Amino acid sequence: MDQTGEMVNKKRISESTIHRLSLYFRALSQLERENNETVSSKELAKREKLTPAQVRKDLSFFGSFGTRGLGYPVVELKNKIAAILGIDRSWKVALVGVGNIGSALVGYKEFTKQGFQIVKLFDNDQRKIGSNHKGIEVSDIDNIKEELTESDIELVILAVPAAVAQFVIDDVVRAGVKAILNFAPINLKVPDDIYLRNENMSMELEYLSFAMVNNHTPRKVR
Amino acid sequence: MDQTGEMVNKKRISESTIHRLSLYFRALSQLERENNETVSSKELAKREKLTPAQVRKDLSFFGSFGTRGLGYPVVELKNKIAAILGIDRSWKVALVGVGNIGSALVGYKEFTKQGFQIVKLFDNDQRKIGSNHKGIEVSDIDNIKEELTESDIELVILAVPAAVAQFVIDDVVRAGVKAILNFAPINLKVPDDIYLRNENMSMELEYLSFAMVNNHTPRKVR
DNA sequence: ATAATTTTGTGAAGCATTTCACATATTTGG
DNA sequence: CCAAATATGTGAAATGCTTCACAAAATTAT
Repeated sequence: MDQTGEMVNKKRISESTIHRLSLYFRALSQLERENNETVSSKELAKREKLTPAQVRKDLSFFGSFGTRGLGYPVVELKNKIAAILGIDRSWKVALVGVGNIGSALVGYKEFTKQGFQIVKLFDNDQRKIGSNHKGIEVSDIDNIKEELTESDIELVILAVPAAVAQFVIDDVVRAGVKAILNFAPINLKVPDDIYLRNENMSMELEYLSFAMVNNHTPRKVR
Repeated sequence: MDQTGEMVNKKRISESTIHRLSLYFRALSQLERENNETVSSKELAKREKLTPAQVRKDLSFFGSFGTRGLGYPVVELKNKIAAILGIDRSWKVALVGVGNIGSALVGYKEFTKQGFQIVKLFDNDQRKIGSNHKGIEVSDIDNIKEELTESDIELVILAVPAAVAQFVIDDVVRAGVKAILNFAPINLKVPDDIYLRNENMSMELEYLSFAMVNNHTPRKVR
């Protein structure tokens, strides 16, 4: 921020940096459980298979959080990163598609831990509608636009078959939701102001397959 | 290859390129279903939100598959990419941890479609051991080293709690498995010759959260 | 048959990201 | 209190990745 309070010179933060913040957050949570007061960029890097320079550079985009000669204060840095990532609050999430993948995600503890609370479920299967998953009743997907519009849900996870994903996402967008995580293996079209991310679980398996078949040397983990 | 028959000058193919090959494969499968004989880099790019130059450059690392003025032959290119990715064959996969995420993965059709066949399940829960999931009996995780060693399984998916993931992966590595896909949110230590990839589903949610809180402009999907 | 059009394949240029290296600040040890 | 050690923060260099731009090749239209 400059004197006017405006965020000036907001350097374009790379996607990789953001993903690494998630890793730092995870490592810091562990360091906190181990009762460490401080941590050096060296140790933090080691815990996530990165380089110390990378850690320092990443953090430097957001401020200077460390003390020379000492390192970073674990809890404080963890909280700072949480604030940067926006996980210092809770997010209400709707999950669409209570099938194979969907039902797994309803009970996925990591989401809850990071503040993502699944509070609404949708499906189109009459046998599922009205049923209860982990304490949440499944709503009819036909009402999704209305129900999402009326709710304070800001984030939607899509776990429906690829064949219907575009129709569903259109409704979700019409309901005013701005952030969507898609598990269907298809490239969905959304307006420019929607944040859409894809989770493609086969991709990493394919990477492993490629690596094995080609004796691919760089094995840096993601 | 040079005169000695050694693969020389094997350009380091980037991780991003490999991931995009997965996207091309997906798009080409769709184009095949739509009965397209050929496809241009422009169209292929459009279908996966990339640039035509990117598509051509990626493919050029592996050969020249197209015809100037015409484009790429859909089926042929699809097969070539499958061969590059090593998914022109089937892979026998073991899944460890038949819990929340694990059970979802057993029935995940995308894996099967790409040739990844889950043929063995392991868990440490007595109630699960011996039970049947999608036609596969759950084995006792205590025997994992022996059972994997005796099998022809080359790929393991880890879907166990973070707290035990390191112990389990140690056994998997001792059994001679060289490629592992880990779903536990923890950085696992493995020898240098093991291919380990991590699937961290919270990461993309955190990216969405970051984007929303910071009005992050670049919304290129992954 | 020829011209106009399309589209690939690829060096080179342009950008972006990572790593280096070091001045600076702080702590620790004697 | 001073010297040695530690560790950050950051420009600059190095590396890596993407886009540009165009010659070459093939197709399509006339």
